[in-house]
Amino acid sequence: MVTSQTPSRFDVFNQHCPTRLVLDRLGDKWALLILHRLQDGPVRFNSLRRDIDGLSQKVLSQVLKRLERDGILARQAFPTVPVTVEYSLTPLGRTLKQAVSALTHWAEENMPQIMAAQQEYDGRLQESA
Amino acid sequence: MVTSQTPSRFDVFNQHCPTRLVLDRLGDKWALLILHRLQDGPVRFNSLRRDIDGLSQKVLSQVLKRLERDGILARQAFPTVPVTVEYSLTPLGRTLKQAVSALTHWAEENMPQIMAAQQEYDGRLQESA
DNA sequence: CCGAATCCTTGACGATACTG
DNA sequence: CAGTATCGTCAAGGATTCGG
Repeated sequence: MVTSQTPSRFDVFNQHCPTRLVLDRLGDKWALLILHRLQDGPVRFNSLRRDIDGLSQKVLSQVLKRLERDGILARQAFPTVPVTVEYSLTPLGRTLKQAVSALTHWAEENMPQIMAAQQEYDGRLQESA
Repeated sequence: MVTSQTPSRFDVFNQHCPTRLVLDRLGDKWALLILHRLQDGPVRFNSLRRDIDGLSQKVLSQVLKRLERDGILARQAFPTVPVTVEYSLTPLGRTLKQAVSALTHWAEENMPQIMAAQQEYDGRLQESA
């Protein structure tokens, strides 16, 4: 098995666009949820799995491995009887979390405006029907 | 044709998590590229299509329509002989663009660290093989 | 020129089963 | 407990065609 990493969904833009860098790491369904869940300290594998509803072990381990490879989070295994593994944010991961917070803020503040815009947009569709 | 909008890729979290709100709008391949392309003024449909390599008309019109519905960008059609359509950022869209810039900044500053982390990670894989 | 409609491929994700 | 391996599903997106 060759350990070639996910070529991600991009071909051309990956290297050129820094925004892509972020999106390719956080754009999936779960990465942000995981980051959010880790911000208050280390969390174990199955704890994450339980807390995030609908997330399968397969995908969880995939995302964790990718984020660990990127240096965004750290994995520590304890040689207890059944193995214990904790995941935590690295300093790099914490700065990322902060940057994401800016967007979260935007979303919270502008959610109403977006809803309103949608209402109006759908309304205009009605009258032209 | 029912005008039900994309239920997006989420079931549970959509309403609860504001981060989702952003990601569901910008998480696809192209939205960010389009936003970036529009920041300096109105751009025409085919101009966007040409400038963003690999983007099909179908997907372009989909994304444009969605962003227009969200009030992030505006569409203006001129009744010229072959129709002319311009897309531009709304005020709301501009604030979003600013918020995104925070992430872009993070990416630019930390790209080297990520690359380094990947190198080290892959290196550790080698020696354990 | 600006799209909408259709078909098809691909890859992300879920479910399940199995290992250390 | 913490994963890996395999399979099937499903929707995003590319290619193409047609309409206003």
